[in-house]
Amino acid sequence: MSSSARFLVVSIQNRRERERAERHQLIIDAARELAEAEGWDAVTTRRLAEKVEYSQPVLYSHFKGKDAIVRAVAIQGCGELARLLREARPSRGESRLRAAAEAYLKFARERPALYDAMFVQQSDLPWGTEEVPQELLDAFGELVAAVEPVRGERDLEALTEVFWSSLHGIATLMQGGRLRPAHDETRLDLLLGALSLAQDEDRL
Amino acid sequence: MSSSARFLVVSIQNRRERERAERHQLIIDAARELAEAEGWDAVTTRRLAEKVEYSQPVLYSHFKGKDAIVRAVAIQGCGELARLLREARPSRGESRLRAAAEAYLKFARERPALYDAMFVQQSDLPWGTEEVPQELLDAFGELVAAVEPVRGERDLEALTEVFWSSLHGIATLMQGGRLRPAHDETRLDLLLGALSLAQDEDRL
DNA sequence: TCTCATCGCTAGCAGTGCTAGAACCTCTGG
DNA sequence: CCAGAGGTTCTAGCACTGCTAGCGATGAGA
Repeated sequence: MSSSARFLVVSIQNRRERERAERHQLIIDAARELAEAEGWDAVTTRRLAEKVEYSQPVLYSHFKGKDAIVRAVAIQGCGELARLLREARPSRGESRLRAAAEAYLKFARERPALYDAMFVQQSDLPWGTEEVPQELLDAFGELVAAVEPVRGERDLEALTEVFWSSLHGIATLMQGGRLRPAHDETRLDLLLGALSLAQDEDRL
Repeated sequence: MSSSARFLVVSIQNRRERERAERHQLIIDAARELAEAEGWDAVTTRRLAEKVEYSQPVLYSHFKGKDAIVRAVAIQGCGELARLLREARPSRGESRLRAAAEAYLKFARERPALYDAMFVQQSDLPWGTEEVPQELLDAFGELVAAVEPVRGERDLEALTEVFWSSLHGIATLMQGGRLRPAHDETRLDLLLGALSLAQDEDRL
């Protein structure tokens, strides 16, 4: 085989890999769009295959199963949440904690299906012993940074977990219609006031 | 028809209704047991029918569909949670808030499937405009009572919503393995300390 | 041009929630 | 005591789900 032919083979392989990667992302995007438009119940392998204009088995050549597709959507969602939290700079007079809380709740409110895949559906995303995706660590890191200014003497990680849990609880209970919309503002004020240090009580 | 015959008819009807009610409860119990033993995925109409020793259509003569069965389990779960919260009296030196929080989290930890049906699966249980089941109101009422001692000047309902949301967030994120078990105690201490009034800072 | 491997497709499986209509059983009126 | 009415339960099936075996076409290499 000539040298140029060898390069040709390599470049053809490259093109194939590239096309494959594009289709991979196409599937993830289609799943997310379908879920956001009609809910995860509407995301069946048949409808998804139709949307990406391939047959069902193609999905299984990219992902081990439907769960793996949802997981991929969730991981990219974590990346997006991390970005939003990073860009959520407090406006004048506003605490960083509040800016983060508002950005988090806004994300959960505006992208309920995506939020569901990330934190509600127990798709045993690898949190525990196995490798936690970087996107998730990034998002948690942003929350840590937002909590840091009010930590005082308290354990930073545990305090961030409390902050996150509270936001998550509010987000999911709101989504389920369990909380009264009339209390939205008061609730956030109460939470932020409680988590902030006592000497910051003239708050936010 | 004689008078005694009329009474006989009535008593037969009563017996039938009683048996029907028993079977109704039998289905609910079987669904809960199956879910608690193997998770809600294992609760299929076929397996449930097999467990109660009737055919599938019988289920549909009692409930509109599978969702209605889950809802019935959830409502009875709310009743149980309300009872546990009511009975959760603080031991000496412990705040009522802490006793309630611990009882709530214990329930979520020990009965994850039941908790799931109650607060995670969006079975559009009638919370909003429609009639909220009394069991749920009772449970929320217990939380309100636990929060009342620390309300200070704050809105009691909104503060209870924050308390509930935080507990719910901790419960669900823990269940999903998102929080570090090592922080369990610290987390609860931080939450209770934050929600309690500043002057109670020498806390709990 | 022929061979072969890779790829995507058709068709199908087992299982899901749910339901129409047959089968059965009990009670009633003659 | 018996025929039939009424209600109840079951059998069998539909349309759908996630998933996969195995065939057929397409394109690369000799």
